[in-house]
Amino acid sequence: MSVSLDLVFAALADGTRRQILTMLLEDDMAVTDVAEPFEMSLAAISKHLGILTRAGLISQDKRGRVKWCKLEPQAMRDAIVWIESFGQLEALNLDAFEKFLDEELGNYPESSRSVAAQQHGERYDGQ
Amino acid sequence: MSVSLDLVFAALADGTRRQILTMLLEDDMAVTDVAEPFEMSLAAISKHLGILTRAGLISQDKRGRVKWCKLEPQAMRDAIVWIESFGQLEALNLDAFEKFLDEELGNYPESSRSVAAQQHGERYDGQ
DNA sequence: CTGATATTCAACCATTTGGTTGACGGTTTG
DNA sequence: CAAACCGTCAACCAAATGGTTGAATATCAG
Repeated sequence: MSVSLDLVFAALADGTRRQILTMLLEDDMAVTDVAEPFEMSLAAISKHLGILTRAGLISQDKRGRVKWCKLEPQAMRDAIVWIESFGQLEALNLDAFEKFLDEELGNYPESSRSVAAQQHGERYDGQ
Repeated sequence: MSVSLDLVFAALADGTRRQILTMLLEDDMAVTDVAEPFEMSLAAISKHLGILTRAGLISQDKRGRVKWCKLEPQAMRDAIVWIESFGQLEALNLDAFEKFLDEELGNYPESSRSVAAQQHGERYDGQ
């Protein structure tokens, strides 16, 4: 559905880019200065900055021969909204499940707990 | 740094997978039922579920010939923590900037604070 | 046992990603 | 003007992604 959400999450799915965003939290920076702490080439950092820009997470402003990179935290709001609404729905769901247990199964903790235990048990046997 | 954060964000960077997660919010589902609303093959959905599983966002529990998919919202906490701590740092930064404005533009001119404010303020006139 | 159902595996394909290197176009600076 | 600097572009590479199809593996039902 939402293409921009794809781009934002994809941009965040890389440690180098997350580190760049953290650096930009302190200060606007030139491309060369962004690249300095990393061990990869300047061209690679330039690509990362392009990905961050296309995702809307930063903006780049060229003044003279220097291109300043500026954080655009607004763009992260889409991701935050999605994740948090997700969390809210989950909370509602757990509420509903608790209500269901309380009202539908009454005060019989053994039977209700055995159902829940069966559903929640035996994870991570896959690998 | 954090590999799992890479995996979580990468898993979230696909609309199909986000839709699957939303579906699983309502109920645990079998793989075939997960695949039903999508127009791609069952094998493709199976791969998506594998990616979600490796990211820790869901778990898969095989009972008989049916593999039940269950949301594991715990894994999303890493992503939430990262994004929100990011937001907090931004808020702290804005706080510092507000302080700078308050103290620099006239209210309580204290010499020891003005030195710190000058250091903070320099990043905003960085051409 | 036979057949249907549920799911994955294996091979393949096109596209994207993350990296490299070298050359190139603007912009200062000496 | 000439040289140094800032950053991107182009071509290339290896690996991953997202999808397909067809065969394979379990499990259930009759």
